Amino acid sequence: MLKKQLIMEKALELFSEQGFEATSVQQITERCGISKGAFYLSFKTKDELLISMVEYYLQQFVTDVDQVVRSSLSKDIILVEFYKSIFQAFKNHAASARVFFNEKVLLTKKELFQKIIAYDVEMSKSILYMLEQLYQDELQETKYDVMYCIKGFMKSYSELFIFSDIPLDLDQLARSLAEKTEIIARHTTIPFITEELVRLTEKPCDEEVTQESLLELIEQHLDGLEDTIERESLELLKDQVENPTYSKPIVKGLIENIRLQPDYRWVAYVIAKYFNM
Amino acid sequence: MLKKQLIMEKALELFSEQGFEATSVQQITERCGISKGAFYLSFKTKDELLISMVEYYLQQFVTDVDQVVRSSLSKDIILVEFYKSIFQAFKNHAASARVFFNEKVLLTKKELFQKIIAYDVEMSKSILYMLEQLYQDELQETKYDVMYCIKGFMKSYSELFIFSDIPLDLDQLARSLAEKTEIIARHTTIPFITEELVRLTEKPCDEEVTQESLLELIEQHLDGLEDTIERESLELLKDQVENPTYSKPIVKGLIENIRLQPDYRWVAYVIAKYFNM
DNA sequence: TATACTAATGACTAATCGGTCATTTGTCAA
DNA sequence: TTGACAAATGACCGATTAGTCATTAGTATA
Repeated sequence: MLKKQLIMEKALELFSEQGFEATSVQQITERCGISKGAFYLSFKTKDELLISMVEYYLQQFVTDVDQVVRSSLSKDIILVEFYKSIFQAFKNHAASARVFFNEKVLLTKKELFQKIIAYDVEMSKSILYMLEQLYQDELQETKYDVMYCIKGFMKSYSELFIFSDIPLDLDQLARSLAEKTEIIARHTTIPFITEELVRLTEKPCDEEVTQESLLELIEQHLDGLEDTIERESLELLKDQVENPTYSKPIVKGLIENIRLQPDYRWVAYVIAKYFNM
Repeated sequence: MLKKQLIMEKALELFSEQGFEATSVQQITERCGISKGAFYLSFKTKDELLISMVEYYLQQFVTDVDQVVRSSLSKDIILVEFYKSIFQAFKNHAASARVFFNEKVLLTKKELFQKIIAYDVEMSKSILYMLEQLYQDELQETKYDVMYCIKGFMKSYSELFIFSDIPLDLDQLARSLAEKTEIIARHTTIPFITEELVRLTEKPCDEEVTQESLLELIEQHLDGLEDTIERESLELLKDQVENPTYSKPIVKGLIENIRLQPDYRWVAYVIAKYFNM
């Protein structure tokens, strides 16, 4: 488990410097200070490494954003906090951002293409949830356009973090973009993105959270967990999936226990989705 | 000259399907129906091919946009026309857009990084020119933010063209984004992007159009030109660079002659810049 | 037809790739 | 100290790569 982490970190450095295809397994193992054989004990192939990395780093990003959006912050600061968390993430993980938001070699590998689209869909859902909380029914026709604008702001302004390391005032940036979002939401009258269009672009991925896939995911994460409160919570949640017995508040509490463990926020996110929380 | 074109076209197809690193010279030559040796008669290395392609396709895009911006369209339709031309280009050249706007492996090769930044700077200049024409002094503090928003809209909405081939109403899209731009320009009060910040991000590229570099560029393009009005015009312009004799209207007319030839709009663009037109 | 020239070929090389596996090293309990 | 097992190694493999170059094909002139 620790070895995997090390490999992923060093690989991220190299991918961000040279790109995926241009980086050899040899280079990765050299930077890790391990042998080539050791690499293949952790990952079956070079592609499997990439897939693991996409999952690991994009999960972090998506869950970060979702957490802010679902938090019970007051309406007048939630937009600012949303942008602040986004760009904080870009700042802290500039390397992974460089790889996963720009290197679209990833998109030529079909398995990854679907994965990345899926994470983008999750991100869109979080943004839409936020917009619904903020504007309720005021934003009927133009809701999806506002979402596209928000994603555009993110793409455009994130370049400041990805391609240079100029010190920036995150608060000012967040306030500036929150205002822009507010303006767009209040004044837009000509919509372009329709619900149907959104559905069409999301089409390739229709991966539902089934009971089986969830159990499998939980099983995977149980492997790497010590005997702690978190492990117990996850085991209880597994029972709950197979055979619902506990009440909603209890389940929610168990999920929150998991969420405290940084590496387990994704499982928490998926379980919460499964139980509609 | 024709062979180069063929190779670039087929290479673009392959790069857009598989990415640059994953495409071999062998594959390119096979799709062209030529031998490997013939490839190396046109391009010294695989990297040189990539550089030529970046120059060729990004030049087209930048000049397309600049032409609309500099046209004498009335203020109330110029924004719409701007967006229409952008997305028309994305639609027509989805393959090259896929390669050059997404595959940032390009950015790991330093020479290309600077080139791409340079074209992005040209694009920014065109957008700023348009904003100045539209809003004059009304947009002092927030001018650069509006530019970043426009670029964000482009990035976000262009995905519709790049990752799917859903039939879209370009007019509706252009009108929708023109309205959003107008709204942002009129209402934004909290700026974030300052002139200094823009200068910092542009820093790596400070390539001025010198007399020598311009003469070299003209020389290059004269090689591939038949004996026509265009050739004569270009030769006269070459003389004008070395030894200014003609008046402004005449020079402008000569430049326009060149611009009519699709492959020569870039030279026209650079010459116009040199003579401050 | 003979000559001179360029355009085009594809077998070839040296290097590098992802991936394997017989072997060595390290770590336990007995 | 021994033996059993797991962790780690790196020489090695076949495949593929970018790039070369002796050779051939095609064409225009005399």
